[in-house]
Amino acid sequence: MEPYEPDTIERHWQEVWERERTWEVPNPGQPDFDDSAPKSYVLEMLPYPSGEPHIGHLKVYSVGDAVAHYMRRRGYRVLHPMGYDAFGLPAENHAIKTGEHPRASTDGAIASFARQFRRWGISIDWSREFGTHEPSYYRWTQWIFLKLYSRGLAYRKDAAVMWCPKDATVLANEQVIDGRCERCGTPVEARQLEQWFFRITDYADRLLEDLDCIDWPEHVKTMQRNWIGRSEGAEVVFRCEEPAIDFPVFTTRPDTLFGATFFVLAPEHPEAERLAAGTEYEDAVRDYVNEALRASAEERGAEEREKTGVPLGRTVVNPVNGEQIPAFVADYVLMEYGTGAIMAVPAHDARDYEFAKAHDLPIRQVIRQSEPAGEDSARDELPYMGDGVMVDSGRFDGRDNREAYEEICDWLEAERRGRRSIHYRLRDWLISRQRYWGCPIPIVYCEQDGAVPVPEDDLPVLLPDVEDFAPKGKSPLATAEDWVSTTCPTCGGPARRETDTMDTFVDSSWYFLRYCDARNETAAWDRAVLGSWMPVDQYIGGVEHAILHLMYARFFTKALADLDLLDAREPFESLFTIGMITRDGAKMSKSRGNVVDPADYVERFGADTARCYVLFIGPSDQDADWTDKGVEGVHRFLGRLWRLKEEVVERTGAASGAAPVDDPSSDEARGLLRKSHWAIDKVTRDIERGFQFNTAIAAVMELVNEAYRRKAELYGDPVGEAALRFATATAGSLLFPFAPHLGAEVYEAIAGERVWEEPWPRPDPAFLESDTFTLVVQVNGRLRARVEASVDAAEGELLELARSSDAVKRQLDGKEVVKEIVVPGKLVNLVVR
RNA sequence: GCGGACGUGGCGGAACUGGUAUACGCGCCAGGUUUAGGUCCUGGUGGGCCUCACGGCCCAUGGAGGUUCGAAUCCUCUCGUCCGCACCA
Repeated sequence: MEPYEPDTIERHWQEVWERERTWEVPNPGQPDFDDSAPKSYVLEMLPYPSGEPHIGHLKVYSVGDAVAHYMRRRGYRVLHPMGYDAFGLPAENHAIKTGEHPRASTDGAIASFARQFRRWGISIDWSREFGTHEPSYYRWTQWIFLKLYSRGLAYRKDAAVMWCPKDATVLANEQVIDGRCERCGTPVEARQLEQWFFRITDYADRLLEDLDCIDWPEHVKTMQRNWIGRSEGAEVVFRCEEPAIDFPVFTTRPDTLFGATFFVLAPEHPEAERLAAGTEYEDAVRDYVNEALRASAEERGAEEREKTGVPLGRTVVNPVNGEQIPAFVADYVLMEYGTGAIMAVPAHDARDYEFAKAHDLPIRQVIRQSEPAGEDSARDELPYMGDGVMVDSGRFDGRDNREAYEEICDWLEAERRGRRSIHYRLRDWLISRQRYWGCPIPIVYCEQDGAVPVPEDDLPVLLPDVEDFAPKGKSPLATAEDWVSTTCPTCGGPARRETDTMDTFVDSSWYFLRYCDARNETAAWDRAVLGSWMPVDQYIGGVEHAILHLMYARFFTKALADLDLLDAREPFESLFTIGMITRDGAKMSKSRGNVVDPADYVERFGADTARCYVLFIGPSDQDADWTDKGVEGVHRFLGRLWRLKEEVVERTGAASGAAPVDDPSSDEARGLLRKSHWAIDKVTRDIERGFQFNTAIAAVMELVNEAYRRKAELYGDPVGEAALRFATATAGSLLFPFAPHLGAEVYEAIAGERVWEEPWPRPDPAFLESDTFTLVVQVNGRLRARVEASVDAAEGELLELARSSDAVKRQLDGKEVVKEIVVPGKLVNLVVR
């Protein structure tokens, strides 16, 4: 008997798959295209190539590969591609430190990743592989930019932007976490710069609504909804008479307008200083504004911060009652949201309440929880944010606030003092980066014609080589004078190229489209080919991309559909998020020194063990803790299956088939066949029911254990041996999606066939059903006995059987049975008194 | 503060629509093969109590109530852990 040597068998099968290009799948119009088969696009999020793949990659691709294998054997033509998200900061920072060109380090990392993925035996169609840094890819990234530009969905604007002083680049809103740079943790600063944006806010409503029609985890949808942050309300104009300025404010509570007792501007509000000019507060306002602007976003966002602010020395008019209310500037009002000005209703808003208390301002309750019973009825505790009856609200007194809401809006619109309005938290997507290692923006600037798009035929705008990658507040590309200096496509005069590059999230917002037609040299994709694959049926990846990547990719898909370039409405029909693998309960990190390198385990135990273990450790969508003992356990199991196969081949012959047995002659054979069909059924259901690979693998373990226990009795009997062969081959077949090499090896050794060419097995119902079952007998809901009963026994018979058990008799002794519950096929419960 | 997820043996975790709690694996214990050990094979293993034994009884799914013939599962309250978002008007 040969020992289990994963290295040998894994290399053998990898060579077969490589040589025969087993996992390549043709597009429509290509040879061997099978249009009778339904399609399935199985995609894992593309890796960012840096160093070597880590344990998270092993988990994501093990899950994805299991899905891909399963779908293929269910008769689907499966697209399962791979590529690399190759532009970006880490490679550039590495270049700044070492001088090594980002292209060199990136290509090195890609080679490592490609080698590892092959060593893991992941079933990828390698003919579609690409990196987003290749001109043959980013040419089309630029083309998409131009398409968006042509629709006004890409635009340039001078804007206050978030700037990371350490990385010396602008950041997207989404990349600022608690006022700090997402990457390096440096507090961000505000800067005014000309920047490129994508108009994602045009799609806010559709991005929100269409969440209802995709099969994504609820928590991911919730995060996206919160991020879009739609709120309905009204914009109401508060007029200042001296100087004469109209201030629109956004409120979700126009029903509390009568309770507005003051008015507040954000320090960044362009009119703040002008308003205070000429009043006794002029200097105080200027000082306050300067102080607020200097304070970092982090300081301003700090929790439990006192509500500071200063008067502007002016009043504005509350349009509903003509009241003059005092105006303030205070930094608890944010310029980024709404209009940068608010009406303050201290009785019904916690923040306004705090400010009013701190500055001794009037608080007027205009909504009561219930109708006041009398003069001295208990007052509601303020601030009161709930609904109720309006008071002190002129002609609305006594009305329900929800009902009056609409009338107040109608009145505002009729009087032209405001209008219904919807605001979003979502901002347009800032895509300019003052960085080298990214996709150049295909725009040139001409004295005469301004910003001019590079003609499609001139794409790609190649990323030039430069000497110095270090950012200096403007893009390193600015130093490539030969490249920057060009001619205007419109007038032919001198022009200069845009030197910013695109955010790398742009690259990864459409890569799943390119896979469909990756070798197309004349177009980003052929629409018919794209239509034959899109949308992605199963997307798999980490939850850390729940907002950014997934929102951007959805936006691109919708925008490109509107440009009539594709037909999909959503890119990812179904999403599965992978839980993190921890070590000793903590996130793996170099500083903790608890990093598990998948390569070590693949070398020691083989890829099958490593892959099976990450699937067996627990439900794939949950976090799981890595233990070496657990890996050994899985390895032991694979060795057990290997030895079973060796022994069965030795004693019953090699590769002579593993036909199902339908008329077993012995109880031993029947028992093993029952277990085999049970396992087929269980594994199939576990995969179908939300990828429960941990219990699926456990079922194969049970099958192998059963074969071990019964095998001694089965040798010598032809039917018994056939049952044993079937069980062993079935174990290999069921394990194949998780441990493809061993699965293929075992199946071929017994059945003489290639398991991936075999359809996914179906359980034989004759072996799933049984003539008898274990009847559970309860007395007062407590388990008292188990008896074998015939499946077609009538209720009366079951009751009789239940009562005949000694243990039950003892329980019934001297008591009266007041109720009998019979669940056919399951249990009998006798209620006694 | 708001929103979401989750609490089950010594450990990772099972339990489909309320119906045998603890599958499978780790660990531990015992036996067997080989024997120097490991590997490998078989069996046992939630806690407590009674019994020479067969067997039996009681208690256990974070805690407290409730619904039900029957609750890990449903409801109410509560404690704890983790993850989002957070001065969003």
